[in-house]
Order: sequence, then C-alpha cells, then structure tokens
Amino acid sequence: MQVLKANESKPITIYDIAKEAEVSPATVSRVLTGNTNVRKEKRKKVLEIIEKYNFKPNAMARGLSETKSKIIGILVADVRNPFYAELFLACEQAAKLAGYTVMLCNSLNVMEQEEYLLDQMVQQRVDAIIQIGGRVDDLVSNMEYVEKVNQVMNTTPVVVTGKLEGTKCKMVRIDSMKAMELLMEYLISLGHQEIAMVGGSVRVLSTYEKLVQYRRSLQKYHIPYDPDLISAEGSYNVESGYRLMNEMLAKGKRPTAVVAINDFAATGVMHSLLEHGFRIPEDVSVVGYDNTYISQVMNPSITTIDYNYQYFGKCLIEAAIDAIEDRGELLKLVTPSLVIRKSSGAKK
Amino acid sequence: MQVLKANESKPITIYDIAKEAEVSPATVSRVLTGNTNVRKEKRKKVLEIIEKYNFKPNAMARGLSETKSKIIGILVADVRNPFYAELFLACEQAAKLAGYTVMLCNSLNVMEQEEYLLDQMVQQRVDAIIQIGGRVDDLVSNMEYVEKVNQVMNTTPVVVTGKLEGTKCKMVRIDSMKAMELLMEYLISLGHQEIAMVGGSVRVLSTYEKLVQYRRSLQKYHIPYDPDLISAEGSYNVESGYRLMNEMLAKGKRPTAVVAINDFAATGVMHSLLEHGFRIPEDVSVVGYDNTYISQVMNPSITTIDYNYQYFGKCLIEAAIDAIEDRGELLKLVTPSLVIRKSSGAKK
DNA sequence: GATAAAGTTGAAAGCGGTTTCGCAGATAAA
DNA sequence: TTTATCTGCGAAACCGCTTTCAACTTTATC
Repeated sequence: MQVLKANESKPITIYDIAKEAEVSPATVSRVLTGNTNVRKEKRKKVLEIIEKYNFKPNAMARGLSETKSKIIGILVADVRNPFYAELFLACEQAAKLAGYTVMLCNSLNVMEQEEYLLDQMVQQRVDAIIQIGGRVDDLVSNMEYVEKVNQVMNTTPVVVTGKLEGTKCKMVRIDSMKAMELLMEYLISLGHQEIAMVGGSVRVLSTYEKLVQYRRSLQKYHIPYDPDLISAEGSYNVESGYRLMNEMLAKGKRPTAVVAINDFAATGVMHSLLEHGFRIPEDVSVVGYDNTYISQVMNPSITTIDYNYQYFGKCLIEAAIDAIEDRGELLKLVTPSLVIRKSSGAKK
Repeated sequence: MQVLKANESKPITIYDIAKEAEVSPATVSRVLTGNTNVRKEKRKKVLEIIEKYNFKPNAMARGLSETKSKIIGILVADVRNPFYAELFLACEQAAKLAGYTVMLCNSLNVMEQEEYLLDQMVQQRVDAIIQIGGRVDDLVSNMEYVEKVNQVMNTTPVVVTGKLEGTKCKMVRIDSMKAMELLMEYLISLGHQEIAMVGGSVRVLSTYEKLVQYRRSLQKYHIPYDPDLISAEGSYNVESGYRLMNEMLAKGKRPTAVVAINDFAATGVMHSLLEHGFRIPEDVSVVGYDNTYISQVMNPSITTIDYNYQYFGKCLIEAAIDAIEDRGELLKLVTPSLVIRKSSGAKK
C-alpha cells in the first residue's frame, strides 16, 4: 500500500496541464513544441495554465522521445586554467543561443579520465562532444585513444580543438603559426634578435607549430638560429617557466626577449628574470599566450596573444551542431591577435 | 515508407542485449542495476554482451523511469574566477564518488540569469541544485529571488554557500569570522596596528562578517578603530583593489598592513602600493583571501586564506544528497586556514 | 517425499513527453 | 448541394529503461 507524504508534491506533467485546460496531452505537447496546428483560444488557455503552474517539461522525457538530449558535452583538461574557463563560458553562451545546454567535465589531463568521461557523456546521450585539451593536443595521436574516440563516434560526433589522427573528428583550432608570427614580427620590429622560447613541450601540437613558425620568422629576417634559446621540454605552468628560464640563464644565455608558452609560464619566466636582476621590459621583454587575466594582473602586465574566446566558443558550438546535422567543414582555424602590454619594449 | 540509411547505427538498447543473451529485458535491467536476483551464468552472459558492444544504458530513459536524473546542478557566478573553478572541480569529484553527475551553469552574477538557470535546471530535472555565489551572497536577501527559489524548492532542493532568508535552503558556508580572526591574529602578532581593509562590499554577507570580526579583533587587542582604514564600497576584482587603495593613500592614510577582500583585490592593492613607492612586505604587508593560484603567481607571493576546496566541495555534495534524501543539518561551517607567503612580514 | 520458503524470471505497466494516424468539422471548389 | 481539401485535435504507439506481479524453479525443513 502506498502512503502519501504530505509534501510529496510530484512535479506537474502535461497530463495535469491537459486536464485543467480540457484538452488532450497531445495538444499541450503541440503548444510546447510550437506546432502551429492548435486553435488560438486553446493555445492561449494552455499557455496560461503552464504559466500558472510554472510548468517546465521534463527534459528527460522529451529527450527520450526525440532520441536527442539537446546537450553538448564539453570535455576540458582543467577549468581552473582560465584558458579553459574562458572557452567553456563562451561555449555555454553560444550553446544557449542555439537552444542547447552544455555539460562540463574535467579530465585533469589523464587519459583514463578522458576515456571514462567520454563514456559518461555517451551514457547521458549528449548530442555531441567537444574536447578541448588533453589527448587532442598531442602532436602524434595516441592510438588507444583514437580507437576509443572512434568507438564513441559510432553514436556521438566529437569536435576537437587539436587533432586526432585516424578519426573523423571536426577540428576547430587556433592558428598557432599565425600567433607566433605576430609575436615574432612584433619583437623583431622592436629590434630583438636573441629571442628565447620557454616552456611547453614539443610533443604538443600547438607548441610544435609555434616552434616551426619561430624558425620561419628567424629565417625571414636572416637571424641566426640558436637551439640553446629553445627550452620546450617542460610544462605549461608557472613552475616550469621559472625553472626553464633559470636553466637557460645558468647556461649563460642572455636573450633580450622571451616568448613564454603561455601566460602562466610567462609569470615564471618573469620571476626568474627579476631574481637575476633583470628589469622587465627594460632589459628583457617577456610575452605570453592566452590573454588570461593573469597577464593583466601581473606587474608589469604581460604582452600576450588573444583568441577572441567568444568567437572561438561560437565556432566550436557551430562545429558541434554541424556535426550533429552531418554537414560543415572538417577544419576551421581561428585567427589570434596581439595584445601589447607593459612587459615588452624596444631592445635597449 | 521508411528508408534506412546505411550508417544509421542506432544506439544499442537493453532489448538488443536481451535478445542476444536469450533473456528478457527485465533481466538485463537487473544486472545493470546490480539487482542480485539473477543466476550467475545469466549475469555473466549478459555482462559479456554488454562489454562486447560497449553498451551504456540511456541515462534519460533510466532517469525518466526512476524519476531522478542523478545530476546535481551547480550554479556559480563565474567559473573564470578560480575560486568558483576550484569549488566546482571539487564538487565534480565528490559527486562522482557519490554516483552523481554534475551540471555547471554560470550566472555572471545577474539575477535574471540566475532565475533562468534555476528554471533550466528544473527542466533538466536535476536532483538538487547547489548555488555558489550570486544572490546567495547578499547580506539581505532579495525578496523576488527568495520567492523564485521557494518555487523551485517545491520540486528541487537547493543548497547555498551563503544564505537565502525565507527559504529552507541548506547552507554550507565558510567561517568568514574565523578567517578574519586568523588574519588579524597573525598581523597583530607581527606588530601591525594600522591595518586596512580594502575591497568588496558590506552588502555581501561574507564581507560583512569579515568587518565584524575585524572590529572584534581590534577590540581584543585594544587597538583603536579608524573607519578611514576601511574601504569596502567596491568590488572583488583587481581594478577595485587598485582604485580603493589609491584613494586611501590619497587621503593620507598609511596602513602598515592591508587585508584585501580576495586575491584579486590584493594584486590591485599591491600595484597601487608599489606605484606609490612602498615595498612589500618591508613597508606594507598585504594579505588576501581564497588561496587561488594568483597568490602563488604574484611577486611577492601573497599570504592568504585557504578553504580546503576538496573538503568544501565534498560538504556541498553531501549537503545536496542529504537534501535529496531529506535529512541532515541545515547549516555547516567550513573552517579556513592561513597560508603564509612572501607578501607579509613584521612591522618595521 | 511432501511442503514451505526462497530464488529466478518474463510479461506488462509505468515514467512524461512527441508524433503518427485518422476522424470530424470547416472551408473551398465544382 | 455535393465533393474535395484543409485544419484541429484526440487516441495510441513509441522512446528505453525500472519495477511490480505472478508464475515457475530450487532449495531448505521436517
């Protein structure tokens, strides 16, 4: 026997609405979905009652019925990194405009987590998955992961910000070459020749691309290439920038400008330089990437590369929806721009 | 007439599994839910086939059937703020351990958005909502918002990190008094007497509590209270810390220690002080709140208050689950701790 | 070995929407 | 007025799972 609790207020359903409006559930559903075949008076009445009870149709029921959730899953490496946070926020906004909800997951950059979360999203029956960071950043794609994503792609399209060789993932990617070109043209125009690159890892696609462009830019201006000015066997955080810069200075290298792999690394680089008695930007110019608020917060504020997160996010969502509807381009490049602040200046 | 597309690979269902395992769908469901009443051999066979197809049960169907989604909605003001990002991440982890998924929404601190997102979450039939930041931070609760939340609470429990007077929301809150007490005891022990408070707004609960404790601590040590050392008519960002500190210095005030309302404001305060020729910490000690990486990134690194995000998030999820199951305490305080770094030192 | 108790299993009824189908009434065409 | 077309709407099937119920097997008890 069922005992009713007093405050067991079951959520209202279209049946309740239908009864009170003296129509069939089908009609209520019609007004809910915007189907036009409902007489004006009935539509009005139904809407009034929906309003009265602040009725919200059960998304699970709707999703089950339509076999689509209207959710886009977003898998990032770590929202605590403002780069991901900015991008997620932009996706959230763009998704909303397109009638989608967004579901965020953090992999903390461990592959098992990424695989687990892909499964999790499949289980939620998200309509598409956008992966930002993690395995899709790899210069050479991980076979096991490729296999996993291919399995996922059987039912759910996947969009990535890097690449995943051996899959048909759509790609929306920052034009890292262009970004590095902007930085190099800028620094060289300021008279710099001894330009260092610090932080990151060559096994990451975007970093690799930056290195390629670095050499291209040097060549263009006939500046000799010194491998000791490249230090990309680290990570993307403060500590790494700090350590690698220290090491480079210890080797006796004295660059007049440093391109850090991102804003975090840039702060580490700056700490190192300051500790060694260099002034920024008087003695050494430092630039970063990502235009996170870190670059504004620091003293001096950091010259960096901006991606227009709003636009980037919009492109990602568009790609996801294109993927859902089985159309659209395979690769899209987002053009970065230069943000000049206080950490860079003319070579003295 | 239905035309089948070649690669229209419909996701597999328990019926498919059932057929291949030569059992009924009910049995498949039983093994899925861990129901014990299935003979060992059958269970094994079913599991094998599930494994073979990498079958993931449709969460919407399951949710609809069980009338619960196993999703906890998390409404934050802005993930780009590392405080929220940390907390969200901690919630995500804790939720996972408890068998829940988490759904993040950003209100950007505008009430219409908060209300809209509450509705959105209700529509998704999340099992509970955790609101972190936004209207729940207000010292005096907004009536309209209270009404909205009460309406939501008809169907979905809400947990807040602040308070919402006139609702039965569970609260999990940082002990801001304790936090300020730690800071004041520390600074006073270093010999500081002219201690300023910069940033934030008294209309925010936690800030109000900090101010209350500030005065208490002064009283305890018989230090005179100078209202001009309080500047809490601003916001929680860098710019605000910078501006308010400038104003205070312009008034001729010369505190030997500054408590900034959070790490962002602290960086603004530091910029202002440095520009005015003060050294940190030799001339002025600066402390912040939140122990975000900003406080590690800055030079000097910032002494701050830590909340143990991991634990905080766990408490939030526990409170949410307690709320779902209609039990547990109404209010829980999380105890903060002091993290001493380079931005503070003895009064010279 | 008979009987009671416990363990297994499938059929079927939901969960709350959407959509197809067909009927009835309204409107247009003949 | 009759016939054809269109519009509005309800009945019912379906989306993919869980769970109740009843029937059927096993196992335990005496």
